[in-house]
Amino acid sequence: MSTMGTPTDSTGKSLTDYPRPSVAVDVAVLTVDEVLKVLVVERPDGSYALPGTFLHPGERLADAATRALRDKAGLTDVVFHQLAMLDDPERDDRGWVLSMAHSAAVPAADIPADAQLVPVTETADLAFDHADIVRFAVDDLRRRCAAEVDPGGFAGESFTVLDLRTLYEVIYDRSYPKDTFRRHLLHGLEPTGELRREGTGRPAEIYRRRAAPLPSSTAAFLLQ
Amino acid sequence: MSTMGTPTDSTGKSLTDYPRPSVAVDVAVLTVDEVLKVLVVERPDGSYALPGTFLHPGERLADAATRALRDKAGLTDVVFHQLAMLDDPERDDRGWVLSMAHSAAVPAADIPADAQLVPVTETADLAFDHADIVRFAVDDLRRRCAAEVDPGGFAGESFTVLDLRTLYEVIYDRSYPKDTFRRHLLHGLEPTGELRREGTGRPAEIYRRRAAPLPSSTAAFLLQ
DNA sequence: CTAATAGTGTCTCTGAGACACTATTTG
DNA sequence: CAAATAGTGTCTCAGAGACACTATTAG
Repeated sequence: MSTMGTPTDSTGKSLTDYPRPSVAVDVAVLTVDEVLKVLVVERPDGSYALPGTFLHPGERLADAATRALRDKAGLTDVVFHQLAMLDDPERDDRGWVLSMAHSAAVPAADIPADAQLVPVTETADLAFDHADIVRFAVDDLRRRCAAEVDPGGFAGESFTVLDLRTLYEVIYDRSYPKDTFRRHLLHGLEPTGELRREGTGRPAEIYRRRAAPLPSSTAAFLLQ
Repeated sequence: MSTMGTPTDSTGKSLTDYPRPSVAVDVAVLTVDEVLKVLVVERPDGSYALPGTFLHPGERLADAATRALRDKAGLTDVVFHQLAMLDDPERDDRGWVLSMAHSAAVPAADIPADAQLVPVTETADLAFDHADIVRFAVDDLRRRCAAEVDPGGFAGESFTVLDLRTLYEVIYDRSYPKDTFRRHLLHGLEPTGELRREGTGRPAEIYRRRAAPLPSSTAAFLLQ
């Protein structure tokens, strides 16, 4: 790096002398719809990829990601995070393109009806290295769900413990004993005082998420 | 994104029509030398920054980081990881420069004698947003040290439990009870069978790290 | 009543944490 | 012997996990 305010790096070479990579952003939008799925968009050649775009001049990565989600997938107000920078020089046939991978978790209800969702287990033929991004995103989601109750809001504003357990069993692809699950996850919930009566059986209490992070013992329980 | 093999994006605009950012890498090299410190290099204007460099054409980020560590800090064979992409368009006076922040942990003994180390608590006047990178790196180090015994090898090949406890007390900036610390960390250690006699008192057993990851209960203990 | 689902009392067993003890050295 | 440091036996208490029980509904 060099003296601030001068257009040279520490070797005296002008910054503009370096050929520069294109920089892209890609977002793995995860949702739960029976199984864990990821949103994909069709490309001109008929293949599928995660929604993404090139970074515009002076634009921030987060703004580019927001733009990609809006323009390619019709999604707004999505919270996302950086995952990793993908930098294989051969990853894009069109040239030297780095991509900042992001992940987001969006309730199925908030995803436009015409969007295409594929199970995260069936991403082998996504374009570029996007199957890798999906793997990163699933790992990231599991870590987040172990630290906080349903950070993506998959279960909506309020829900029963059974709703939540069913959700977590999908996300972690395993089952949990109902009593231990309840006692663990209650630490991150607060009762609304309402009940859900549905079919036969005792009505279920309805909870909402508490801001508090889950204790690390809960993370240990969820992650096995 | 666009059809593979064609030089246009989905709007039909050529890739080369977009002005592109410069991409840099910066590495926060952490070490423990009485306190937790980070390696800095002096810049031509006399200010200090983390070692970094611009990405060369077709180069991978990891290779650029390796090059920066070798050329700017005289370090080789360092293991590092991506932390985050810093993308404030105003972060570098010289123009539009994105930087991939990395972290590494290196034993003090492996750092060249002429390198400059500053405590991680005194990074406020580093150039650019490098103080932010140091914060990310310290958080990252603490997470890694809770998942595995001394992943940076700060304590060397072999060490006593007291060595390790002293090290962890520096990294986490707190103290730990000796018996509980011992019982927890022993899960990630294997005895060498050797003893260290030093001054008065019973000789200490010497251990080395085991490959096994620490149980999550140990992470909970270390992180409070 | 039965069937069905929600939620909890409670037992057991593990293990964290704390204290104080034993073990092994030097002088 | 005393002083110093390393390591452990053990007690207590909290809590995870499992089982079976109670609670509350529909029919």
